[in-house]
Amino acid sequence: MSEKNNLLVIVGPTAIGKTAVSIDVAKKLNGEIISADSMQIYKYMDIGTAKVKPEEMEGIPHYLIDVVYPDEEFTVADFKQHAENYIKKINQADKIPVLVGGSGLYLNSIVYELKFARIKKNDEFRRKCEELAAIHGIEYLYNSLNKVDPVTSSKISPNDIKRIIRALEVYNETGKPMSYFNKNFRNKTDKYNLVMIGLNTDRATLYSRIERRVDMMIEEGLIEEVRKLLDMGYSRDLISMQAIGYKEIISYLYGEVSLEEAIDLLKRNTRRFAKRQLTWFKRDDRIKWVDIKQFDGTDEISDYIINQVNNTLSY
RNA sequence: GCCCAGAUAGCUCAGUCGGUAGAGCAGAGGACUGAAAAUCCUCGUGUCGGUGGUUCGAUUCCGCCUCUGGGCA
Repeated sequence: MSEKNNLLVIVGPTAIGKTAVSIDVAKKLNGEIISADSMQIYKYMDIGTAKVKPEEMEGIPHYLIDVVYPDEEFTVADFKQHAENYIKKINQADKIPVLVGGSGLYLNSIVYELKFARIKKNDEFRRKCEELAAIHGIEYLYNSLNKVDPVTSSKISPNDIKRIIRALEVYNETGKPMSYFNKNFRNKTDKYNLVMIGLNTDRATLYSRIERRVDMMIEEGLIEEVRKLLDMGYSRDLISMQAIGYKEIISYLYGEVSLEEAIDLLKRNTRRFAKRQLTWFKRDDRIKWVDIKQFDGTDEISDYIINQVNNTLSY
C-alpha cells in the first residue's frame, strides 16, 4: 500500500448528474462520499440545494451534508479541516474517499496547497467597513487597502467590496498584509494519489437540464420548503438564504415578484452559476473531462471513472 | 377585400436629415484564500423582411411582394 492517501474527486456544474454517478462509483469501488457543496452543508435546505435523498444513498455514507443550521456559520476553512479528516479516516478503513461537489473554492482548498491564514472573520469590523463604504464610497476602503497592502489591492477590483473588506480585516487583525499569508493558491497539492473527473456536456444540453431541474424543484415543493424556513425564523439576510433557489422564492413570498418571474430568475441565476463553476474547473488540467452525452447512462459513466481510478490509484 | 401601423442582434426596441448601425435583457469569457450558490472584471452578437427603382452610394427615399398586429367590411 502506498503511503499517500487515495482521493477520487468528481466535479461538474450543477444539474450535470454528479450525485447519481458518485453513488454508483462509490458502490462499485467500496467508497464513501464527501460532499464539497457550500449549501448542502445546511440542514433543512433540501429541495433547493438538490441534496441527496436518504433513499438514494443506497447505504453509501455521505459526509459534510446537513452539518449546520441555516443561521450558523460554516466557512471554507471549516470545510477543509473536516474534509481532510474524512479523507484520512476513509483511507484508514481501506476505502476510497469520493469528494463530490461543485463549490470551486471548497474543492480547491483540498487539491491545491491552500493554507488559510487562521484569521477568523470579525463581524463587527466588517460592519464598520460597510458603514465607511456607505458614507465615503467603496473607493475609500480601496484606498486604505492600497496603503497597507498594495500587492493584494492590485489584484482585486476597486468594486469588489467583499474582497477589499476581507483583506483589510486580515491586516487589521495581524498587522500584516494578506499577501504575506496567501502564496500557494495555484500550487497543486502532492498529498494524494489523485484522480479528478469532471462531468460536463454542451451548454445547450446543460441549460435544458437546469431548467428541467428547477421545474422539478417547484413540483417537489420548493416554495413550501422556503416558506417553512422563513416560518422557523431564518431571515433573508442570512448567508444560507442567499443561496440560489432560496433568495428568488423569498422574493416571491414577499410579493416582490410574480411566481413566474421568480422561476425565470431562478433558472437564469442557476445558468450563470453553472458557468462560474465551470470557470473554476476549466483551468485545472488534472481533470479528466467526461461528456455525459457520449455515454449511455450512469452505469457506463461510472465504469469509465472506475477505469481511470484503477489506472492511477493503488488500493 | 380595403385602410393603417410595423418588419433592424436570440428577445424588446432605438437609430441612420442617404455614407452598411446601438441600448436594455438574454448570452459569452475571466477572476477568486475564513460570506464563495457570495462578490467582482471584460465582451457585442446583424444579408437592417424580400425584390425592383432613384442615386456615385439605399437599412434609410419610392414602387411592388411576403409576413405580423390593429381597424373597417
